Amino acid sequence: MSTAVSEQMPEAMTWSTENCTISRVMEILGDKWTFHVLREIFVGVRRFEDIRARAGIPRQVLTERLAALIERGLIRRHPYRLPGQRERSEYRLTEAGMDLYPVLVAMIQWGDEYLPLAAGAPIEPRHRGDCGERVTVTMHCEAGHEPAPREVAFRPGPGARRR
Amino acid sequence: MSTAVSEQMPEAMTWSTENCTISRVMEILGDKWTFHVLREIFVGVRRFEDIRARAGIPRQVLTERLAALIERGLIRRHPYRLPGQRERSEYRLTEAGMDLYPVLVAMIQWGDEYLPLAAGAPIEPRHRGDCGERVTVTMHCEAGHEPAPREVAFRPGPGARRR
DNA sequence: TGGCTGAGTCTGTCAAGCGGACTTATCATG
DNA sequence: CATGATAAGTCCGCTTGACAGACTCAGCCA
Repeated sequence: MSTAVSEQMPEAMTWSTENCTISRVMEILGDKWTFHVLREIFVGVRRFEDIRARAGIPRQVLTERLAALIERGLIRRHPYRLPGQRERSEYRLTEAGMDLYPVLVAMIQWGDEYLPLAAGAPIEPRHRGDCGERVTVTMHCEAGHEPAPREVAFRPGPGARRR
Repeated sequence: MSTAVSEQMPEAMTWSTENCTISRVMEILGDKWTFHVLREIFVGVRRFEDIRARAGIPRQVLTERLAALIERGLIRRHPYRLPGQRERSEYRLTEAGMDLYPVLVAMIQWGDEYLPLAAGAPIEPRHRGDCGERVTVTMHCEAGHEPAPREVAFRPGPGARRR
């Protein structure tokens, strides 16, 4: 294929895309509702009916998404019983789920910059406890630099496959 | 509503969710294909047919997604003409699109940890140029700490609305 | 006993995704 | 000039998934 390009032939074209990490992550997170569900759980809303009502998700869809997130190991059921009530379920983040924090923070950071509200940020990631300061994510390389976006590039790693 | 909870009533329940930054970001990025499209453009694959074939997107969907991304200002058309060929279009990241780098890097980082491939990472963010080192994202607060996920919490910001 | 509530399940409708065929514009070749 | 190739779409019909609204079920409570 003579896919010549203005500057140079994109190296990426020679690598397979099937096993790309982003694809595999998006298989879990890449739909309209999953992030909404996670957001609710992240902010501490853990019960089916509360999540459904706040996020406006159809019941059936919520049932299905929670099941998928449990199966993928991002959340787990946590049965509990209040005095004088029957047992119910909460959904809580597992370690894997918790580790999505940087992703959510990065998204919020981007959203606050490019889709700002006049009133200011509706939600802020903060360091718990005494510190209480605002949390952001930054990119940095192993040499200690903090490259701007333009200075970063995706390269094939050891698991890349030729096409 | 007596939404008592094991530990305490989640404060988040008292805040509206409508204008949440994550929702607004997900309106742009939150579907099965958009991230795949962005990934291709990020790695340097910029032409309709190349994107379509590599990501396996139905043509119609790709047309629609590219238009949406352009309208949202994440990418722009870049007409060009190779000698002896007619004019074609490439799709390139705008500044806003570029600034999604931390989001993508965070996702890759998570995926490589929780959905690892035996062969290793298929794609690696790296500092361009001489440095060439691997790039990661980290969370840190304004006081300079690097809180673990468990030490971060989402709090309502100035733009939060009561329900 | 009947009612309330949380957490679903069932059902029919409608929009979206999908694969495959068709279209259009431009260049290259014979 | 006619023919063919190619990039970037459109068009079409089928199927899948989202959706709203009604129904179910279990346990507590009056």
